[in-house]
Amino acid sequence: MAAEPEDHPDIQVFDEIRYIEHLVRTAIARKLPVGLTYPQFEVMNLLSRRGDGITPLEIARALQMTKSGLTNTLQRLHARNLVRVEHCQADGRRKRIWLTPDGRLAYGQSMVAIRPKMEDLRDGFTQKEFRDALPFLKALRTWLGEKPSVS
Amino acid sequence: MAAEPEDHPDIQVFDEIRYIEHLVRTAIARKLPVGLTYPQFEVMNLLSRRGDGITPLEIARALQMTKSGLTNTLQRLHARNLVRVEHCQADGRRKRIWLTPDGRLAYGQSMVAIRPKMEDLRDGFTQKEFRDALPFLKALRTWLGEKPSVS
DNA sequence: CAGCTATAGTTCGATATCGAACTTGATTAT
DNA sequence: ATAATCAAGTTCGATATCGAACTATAGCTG
Repeated sequence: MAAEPEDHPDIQVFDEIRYIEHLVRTAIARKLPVGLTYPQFEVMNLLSRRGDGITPLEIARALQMTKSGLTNTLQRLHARNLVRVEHCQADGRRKRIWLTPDGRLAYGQSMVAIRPKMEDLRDGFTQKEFRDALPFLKALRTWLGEKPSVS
Repeated sequence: MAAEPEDHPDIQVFDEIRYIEHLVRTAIARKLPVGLTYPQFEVMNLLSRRGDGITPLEIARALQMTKSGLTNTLQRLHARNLVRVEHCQADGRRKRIWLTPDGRLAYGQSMVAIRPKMEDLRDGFTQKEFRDALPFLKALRTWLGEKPSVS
């Protein structure tokens, strides 16, 4: 809900965080090329930024998705030929995921669509403001994340 | 994804926010009484905190849900007799939503289940830390929210 | 080596979420 | 007054998300 002054500061912080998360998600989702959803973009973003060839479990952990949720998303990306799936020969249980050329193209188009908004944001706020906000957010995330898991 | 040092501060901030939102959501969801889901709890939480008798549209706006998403949740809450729905006589298009006694009971049980974690949190961080984090978060949310909407 | 345990991924059913189209009731403009 | 427009809510189809149960492979232990 919208944070309101009568709330305790901690409640207000969580309300603002929930709101911001939602705004970012919808802002990005609405700019994506047709056919791409936000979670699909996130997976491709991870593959592009953190390197190809990682396993589904690594992706799920990095994106706070469940294994079953990621299976779903990867199947859709694969159906559109945006990722390639390889069986790991060293460990028969694992798979490794790569972006295909089509995948890189779609990712590039997504980034082009998102760029203007990101540039506006960097005009509206300084990098120092973001840097100054980080320690508390990291501490909060770490505290909340003691006993994490991926199903 | 997990924020990593090589990222720009703004990216890291959004990653941390996404992570925190997810941790809070799952932490609460796992403590709720059986049969209650996180969005159902959020609706009851709003009714309890901001007052009974508000309309579905007001709830949707406050919780960043779409109208159709809220219709779904309200139908489930109503099916379990946790909310009461009244047709607004002043405006035939609107409805007004109340918690039922069962709803208040379920909400109370949820809060009892969540309380220990909240108290731990208030031991781990000071209210000043939350207060100090608020101005930036509010500014960011406001900036992102220019041109908001509810479908 | 045989069996137990742990890990990686999938399947399934239930709920959530979104957007578009639709219905119905209010409001506005001429 | 009546037609056009707007506002509140629902329906529908598609995708997402979660947890539990399941399969298959790997690794460990006696």
